[in-house]
Amino acid sequence: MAVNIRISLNPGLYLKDPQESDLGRRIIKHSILLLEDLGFEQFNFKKLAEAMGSTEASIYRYFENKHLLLIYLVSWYWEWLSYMIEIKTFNVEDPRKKLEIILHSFVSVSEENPAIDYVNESSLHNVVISESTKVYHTKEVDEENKKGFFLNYKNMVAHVAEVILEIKPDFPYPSALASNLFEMTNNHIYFADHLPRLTEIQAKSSMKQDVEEMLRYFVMKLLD
Amino acid sequence: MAVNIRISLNPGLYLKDPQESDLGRRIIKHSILLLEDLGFEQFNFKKLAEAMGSTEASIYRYFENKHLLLIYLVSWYWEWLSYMIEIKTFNVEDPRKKLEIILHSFVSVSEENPAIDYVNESSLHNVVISESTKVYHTKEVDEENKKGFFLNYKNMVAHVAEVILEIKPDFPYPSALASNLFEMTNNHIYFADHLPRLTEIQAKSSMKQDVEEMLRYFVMKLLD
DNA sequence: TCATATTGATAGTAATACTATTGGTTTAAA
DNA sequence: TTTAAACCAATAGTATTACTATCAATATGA
Repeated sequence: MAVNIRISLNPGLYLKDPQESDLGRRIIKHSILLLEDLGFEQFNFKKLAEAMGSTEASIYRYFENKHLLLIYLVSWYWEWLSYMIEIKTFNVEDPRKKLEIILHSFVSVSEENPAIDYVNESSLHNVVISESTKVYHTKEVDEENKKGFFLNYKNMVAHVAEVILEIKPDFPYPSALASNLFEMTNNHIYFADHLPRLTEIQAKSSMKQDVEEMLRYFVMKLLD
Repeated sequence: MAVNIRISLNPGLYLKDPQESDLGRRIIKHSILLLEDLGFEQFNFKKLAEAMGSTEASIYRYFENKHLLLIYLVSWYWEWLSYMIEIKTFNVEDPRKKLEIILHSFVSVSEENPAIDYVNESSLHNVVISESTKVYHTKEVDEENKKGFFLNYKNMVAHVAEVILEIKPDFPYPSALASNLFEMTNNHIYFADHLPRLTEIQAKSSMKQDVEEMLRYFVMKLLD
């Protein structure tokens, strides 16, 4: 069921479009798996080259450094999530129904929607959960924000904020709630696995449904 | 008004207690300022040594590496925040009043309570806002959690969760709400400054009051 | 088939993250 | 007052990381 849609990302993120060549697509594929495995700090281009049977120099022709590669992958997730939300809410009228679809997507989109054969969406979600806040918690954030590196995130939040306003037009914090729901999703999945005293969510098979239920509870209290 | 209370932190975080010597206290002082200035990625012990007029090797006698130093500083903040909350809520009966004090502390404790002369609390809060999630988003998180490196955070959250349950005994997510309120505080101060489309909070002089008001709004909706 | 682009292979540099050793100075104990 | 211990500065050195440069082989495409 792997259909090849194209995800369009800011060209400032790469030196050469990795979606355009076989080597580029292999970089995407293996960097996701290796980041999931090693974490961002232990990950480097030498190990990636080895893992995919290529060379460091070849990878540097696609990405300036591992930080920009991470932004590229996380932006991919943001954009792909936005796209899935768009499709799934396309003919839905009721904004409450739309928001439920959004919350379900935050939690589970990676498990239900194989989209591109060289991207393991489930692994990518794990990378987002563990590493994504590192993309904007740097000293270069303002500079990179000016270049539009975080547009995919901001647009996704803007869209969710609109749905929130459809539900409750006088809600004073639509964007803050939207970004918080997204961050909360990833945080509590992470906490359940690693710092369980920070959440009621437990690391068991129903974990993702439980997170979704919690998000719905928060939203219901805030928007009713 | 700088009184010298002692903050007690996990001895596994350091090789030699930095609070016990003049050099150690200068490491704490200057590492906060340099981290605020450079960010964690650009920060290293060589630059720190230069900034404080000492040597790299001397700093390594206190901390194994910059990651453990960061955990030390963030733990300091967590512990100091807990201590301030404890003092300020000591004789307060009404749990709603207690929670208001907690929210105010999340936002503004660093600006109102100079405690220790070699710690610039306001700079330390900036470091926490920009860098703190990096302390537990690593591949070593489980190992370090076992050693108790995040106890100060978990205990603080547990205390806030108790107050939440005093207000609403049947609230199903007290710990999740507590950790989320803390993370939200830091996130939205950061977003206001760097990614303003992700929040309604604006980077102006009343920013911190505005964040506090937002937290109170969320809490009110969730606990009423 | 000629020109161009792409990749692999190799080598090399500068910075980072440490470790080891020595020697001078302060402290504290005998 | 002497002596040992602890502490810190200074220096040097190593392994790894994060790149950059060059060149040759191969594939592509006009």
